[in-house]
Amino acid sequence: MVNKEMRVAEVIVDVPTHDTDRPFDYLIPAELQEEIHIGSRVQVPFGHRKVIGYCIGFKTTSSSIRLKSIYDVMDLVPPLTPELVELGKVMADEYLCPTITALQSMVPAVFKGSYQKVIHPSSEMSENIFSLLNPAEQQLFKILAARGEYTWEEACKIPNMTRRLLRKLVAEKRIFVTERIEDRITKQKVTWVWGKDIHKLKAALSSLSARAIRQKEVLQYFIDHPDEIELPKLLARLQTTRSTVKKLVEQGWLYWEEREQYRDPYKNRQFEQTTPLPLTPEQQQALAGISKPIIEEKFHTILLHGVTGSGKTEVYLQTIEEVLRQGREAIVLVPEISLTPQMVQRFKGRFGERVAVLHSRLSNGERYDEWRKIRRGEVQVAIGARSAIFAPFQHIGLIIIDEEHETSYKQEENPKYHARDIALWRAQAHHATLVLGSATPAVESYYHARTGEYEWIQLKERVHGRPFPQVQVVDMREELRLGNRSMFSGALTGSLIECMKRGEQAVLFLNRRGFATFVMCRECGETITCPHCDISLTYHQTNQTVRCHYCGYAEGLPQICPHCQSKHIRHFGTGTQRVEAELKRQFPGIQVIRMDVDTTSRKGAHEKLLSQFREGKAQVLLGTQMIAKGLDFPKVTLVGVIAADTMLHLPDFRAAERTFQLLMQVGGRAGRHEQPGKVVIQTYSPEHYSIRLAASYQTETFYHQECLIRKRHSYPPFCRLFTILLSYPDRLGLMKYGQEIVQFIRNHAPTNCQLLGPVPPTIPRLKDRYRLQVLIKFQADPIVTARLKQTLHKLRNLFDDKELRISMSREMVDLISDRKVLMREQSEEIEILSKH
DNA sequence: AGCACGCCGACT
DNA sequence: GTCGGCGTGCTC
Repeated sequence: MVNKEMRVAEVIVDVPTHDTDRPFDYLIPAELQEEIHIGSRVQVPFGHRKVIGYCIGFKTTSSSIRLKSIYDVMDLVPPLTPELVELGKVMADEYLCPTITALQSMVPAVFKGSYQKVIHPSSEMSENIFSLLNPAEQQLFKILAARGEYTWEEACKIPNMTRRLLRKLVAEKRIFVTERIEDRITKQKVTWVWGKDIHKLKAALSSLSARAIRQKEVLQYFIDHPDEIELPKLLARLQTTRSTVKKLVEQGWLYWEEREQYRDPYKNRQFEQTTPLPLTPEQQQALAGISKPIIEEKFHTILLHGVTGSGKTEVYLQTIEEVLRQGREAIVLVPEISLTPQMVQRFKGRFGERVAVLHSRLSNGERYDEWRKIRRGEVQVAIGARSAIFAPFQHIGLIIIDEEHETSYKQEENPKYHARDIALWRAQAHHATLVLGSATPAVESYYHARTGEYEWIQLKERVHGRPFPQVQVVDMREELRLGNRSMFSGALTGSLIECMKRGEQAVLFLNRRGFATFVMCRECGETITCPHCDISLTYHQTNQTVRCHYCGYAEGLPQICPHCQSKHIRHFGTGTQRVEAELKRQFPGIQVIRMDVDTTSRKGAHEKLLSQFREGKAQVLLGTQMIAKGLDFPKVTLVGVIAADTMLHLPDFRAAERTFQLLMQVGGRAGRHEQPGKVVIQTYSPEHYSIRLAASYQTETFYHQECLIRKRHSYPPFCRLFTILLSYPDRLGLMKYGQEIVQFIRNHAPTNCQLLGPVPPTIPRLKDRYRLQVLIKFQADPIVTARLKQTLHKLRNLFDDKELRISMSREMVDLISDRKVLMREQSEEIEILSKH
């Protein structure tokens, strides 16, 4: 089809499967010509349906014979920028997901409209058609005509009748795309107050009686601050009430009016203006180092490797100022867990209205508001968790990923992207600077820094020159030998008592993973497992139940063993609840705040518990991962790690890295202020290098060691990984498929790929489906990668069994030129390995 | 993924 | 004949 005047849009439709994952061509009606852009969200006819799609390009010809027209353009401003559309294509390719899935992950949920179908009487109905209906059909049609319509849900209950009405053309189906409008109503009413005439205000001040203290305060405020202000803010700042202001307005001294404005999750909160802090020489150097590529507007990646307490945040803030001076924008990624009010406070305090905050606690509507501020260019800084990396800025100068090693930067659902990779791509597209900040970088990032792929800037000193806490590693096997069967070693008990005596606080850290309390029969040794997943059920003391942490299955705590009927059944393991009970037993009168899934599931409970601890309402804070991160408590002088090696033995090649990072982070919690701190690490494998080196702060040595091991066993960054996860309702069938898949990959994939598996994953059965996993290690070579992806694509259509689910993901992708990495490895110029 | 079409067996 | 179940293939 060729037509000179014709304008055709390429549309990715909202049908997330692989066989519809390509652009479909549509004609653009004349009246939409001006409205449609790349990135526009449109409604299009698709098959016998109407669906939402995204316009990703234009052409003047199409190879399709029959072109349909776009129904409508849904938004005035396209939700996606051309850059993000491009990124969507790359993501689909990299992460093996449908393009629409990639695109939808970039925009707030409000854009993911839903579809509503209704059955209507046909618009052109004539009597003779009606006479063709049989009595039952006539009866139904009369009901339909009387009601005007019936919904699709109702239609599904009588599918054949409906089908007959549709086929005999007496009824028709209409599809509505329902926008989530309720979330998008962004305006709310807020009262603004002002009183600009200072002379008048002064006159008012003297005319008031001496007793009207509150009113005078308000007037004085406006004399000092002539700008208008929202009423809630004013009330918060002056600690007064609405009635005080109302009196002044009624007397004609002040004015107020209701205005519509964005919802603001931080309304009624005032942020204390903060000014740049003086930097240490080291910080200054870091600032200069990061500013250089920003000023030159060159793509550049920097690993900011700074010990805990070295003041990375202040460096971030001042580099952002540089970017803003240039008229460009900055994205700051922070792990969800550290997106605390203090953190937000710091950014809002420095950049005020120029910041948008995106975190998971926002409602859909609030999230949309923040997003829209970014899209419209009303803010220049976006701070948020993982998905904030898609902030639709158009002149990005800087992307910062704080705590870059954090696992929360990897999305577990499709598209299984890593924010670090997206950041690299976007920084490249914008000629921006990417800063990866961490005290304990990912091994991959460290490697790239040491080999010169990233610039490496170190901050080795703590800001106030405070010493690192002294670390004591306790061998728990030795404790056992000495007859100490409690979960607290002598050293930890002693330190705890001392700490209490001095009136200071302690943090006790327990790694939840692999440490949940399970229920076991002491007679036959069987554990209680989930009937749907091959996982031990976890004992919950609060309501005397056992629960599956994966599928949510729950039952009452059994009194007799289901296997041997023995009564000798009890719970084992060391959950936080047990530690708490044990603490209270050993230290009578001790006040403990426990933080785990049970105590923090309620909204805001997390923050509440932490502030209680900060206020000194308890001597001990006991918790899991969540307390290890970025929290700063002045009075904490002791940190105890109950069992450092619980994650060490997980079947994960990053287990050692995780353990090391965790211990370093935990150590950073102690003694950040005046009092010197102490860390006690209890472990059953004190000789392990990750524990040993963390305890002695030998960061360098650890990374060298870890790189050596990764190199020897061929793990990232020395190869790339694909994981394939199969799931199927029956075990034997799954094993058969597993074998066939491995065989298929062996036959088709490039020869230098290494296949591991199929092996049962950590969770061998989940929600009544058995699981198998295949790991593919492959070379960082674009040809190999492309060939492998092709093979995996074919794999999708290999089996004709709906029950077989295949999910694939890439472990550690980095979009740095694969070829460069390959060449470097071949020439064996690995400085870091030759050194050790 | 939906949705329609079409083939085939069961029933008025 | 008509009804309803299910497999197959397409969507610009």
